[in-house]
Amino acid sequence: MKHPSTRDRILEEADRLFYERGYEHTAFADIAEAVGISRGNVTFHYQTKDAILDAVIDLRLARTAALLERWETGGEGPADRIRSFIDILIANRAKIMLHGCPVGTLCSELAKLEHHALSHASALFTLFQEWLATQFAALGLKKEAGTLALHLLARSQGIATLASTFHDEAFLREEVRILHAWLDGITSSPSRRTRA
Amino acid sequence: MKHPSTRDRILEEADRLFYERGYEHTAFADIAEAVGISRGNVTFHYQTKDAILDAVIDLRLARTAALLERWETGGEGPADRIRSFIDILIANRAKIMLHGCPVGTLCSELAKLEHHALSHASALFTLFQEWLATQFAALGLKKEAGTLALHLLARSQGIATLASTFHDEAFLREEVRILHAWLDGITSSPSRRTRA
DNA sequence: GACAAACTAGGACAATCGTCCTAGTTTCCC
DNA sequence: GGGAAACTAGGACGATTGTCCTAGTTTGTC
Repeated sequence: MKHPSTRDRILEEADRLFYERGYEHTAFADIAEAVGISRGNVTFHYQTKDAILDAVIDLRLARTAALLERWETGGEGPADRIRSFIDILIANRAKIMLHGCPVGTLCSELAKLEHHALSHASALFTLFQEWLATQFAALGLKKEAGTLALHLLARSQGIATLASTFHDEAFLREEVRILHAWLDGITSSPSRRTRA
Repeated sequence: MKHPSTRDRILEEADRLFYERGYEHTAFADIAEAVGISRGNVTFHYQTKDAILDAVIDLRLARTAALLERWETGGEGPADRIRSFIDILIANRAKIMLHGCPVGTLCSELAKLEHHALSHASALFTLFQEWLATQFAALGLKKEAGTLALHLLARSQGIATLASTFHDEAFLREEVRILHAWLDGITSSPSRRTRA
C-alpha cells in the first residue's frame, strides 16, 4: 500500500476533488496537478471524464458497502448500527460543514446536469437505504422499515445541507441529538413510531 | 406587465436557468438564447455573470419576502402559516422532483465553488428561518423557536434532495404527511416538543 | 428633424475545457 | 540485452467560456 498505482492515485484525487469542488468544476488539469502528473497521463488511464466519474462512484460504492459490512458484523445490535449511521454526521463534521454530504451533493449536481450517471450515483443512497431498512426490520419494524430508512436518509441529508450552508457545527450537533432522540422514541414505543 | 424590459426578461430567464441547470452550467449564450437576444445584449444589461447571480438572488429574496408577507397578513394563525410552508413541497413538487429545492441546490453549488455570493444566497434560508421562528414563537414556543425553524428547514431540505434524486412523488407526499404530524404533535403537546 | 442617449447585434479576444496524437521513457519478459 | 508493451509528458485540436469592443439601430427630447 506504500506504492499505489498511478491509476489508483488518479482515482483517489478525483474522488476528493469531485467532493470538494464538484464534478463539473473539476478539470482534467486539476486532477493531474493534484496527482503530480501530466494531463496526457490522466487521459491514458481514463479516456473520458465520465469514465473517471463512473470509477469514483464505484469506489464510493465499494467503500460504503465495506463500511456497512463492518458494522453489520461488529457485534452490536441493529439500534446501535443505526446510531453509527447517524454519527457519521459527527465523525465527518469538518468535511460536511465545508462541502456537504458526498452522496447528496453529487446526486444534486448530476440531476441538474441531467447526467446519465445519476442513476449510478443514486445507488449510493439505495445502498444506505436498504442497509438501514434491514436494521429497522431487525428492530421488529418490518412493515415500515423502508419508509423509516428513507426518512432517516432525508433527515441526515437536510442536516448536511444546512450545516454546509451556514458552517454551523452547533446546529449539526443539536440535530444529531434530535435524531438520536427520534430513534430512541421509535425503539421504545412502537405504537406511535410513524408519527414522530 | 405586458411589456417587461429586456433587463427584466434576462433576469427572469437567468432565474429559471440557474434553477434548472445550475449557475455554473448556465452560459451567457444560454440566457441570450432563452430571451431571444444576442449575447452582447446580455452583457450590456449585466456586465458580469456574478452581477446576474446577485440580481437573481435579490429577485428571489424579494419574492420570498412578498410570499411570507402575504401569509403573514392572510388571516390564518401561526400553525396554518407553518402548514403553508410545508405545503410548498406539494405545490412545487413537479419542479422539486426535477431540480430540487431552489434555495438548497444554489447554496450547495456556491459552497463548492467557494463563491462569495454564498452568504448572499444563504440569506434566503435566513429569511425563511426567521419567519418560521416568528410563527413558532407565536405558538408559545418562544425559547425553541429558532431551533424549531432550522429543524423544519433541514427536514424540508432533505425531502427535496431525495425527491429529486429518486424522482419519487410518493416519498415526497409521505414525508409531507409526517411533517404535518410532527407539527400537530408540537402544537398539541408542548411537553415533549423537542424530543420528536 | 437633429442629436444624444439608450439599446442591440455580433465579431474578437484570451483563457480554458475535454480529448486526441505523437514522441519519448520505463518496465517486463524471453 | 533486445523487443514489445506499458507508461509518461506535453503539444495540438476544436469547441466553449466570460468579457470586451465596435459598429449599427432605436428612442426620447429640444
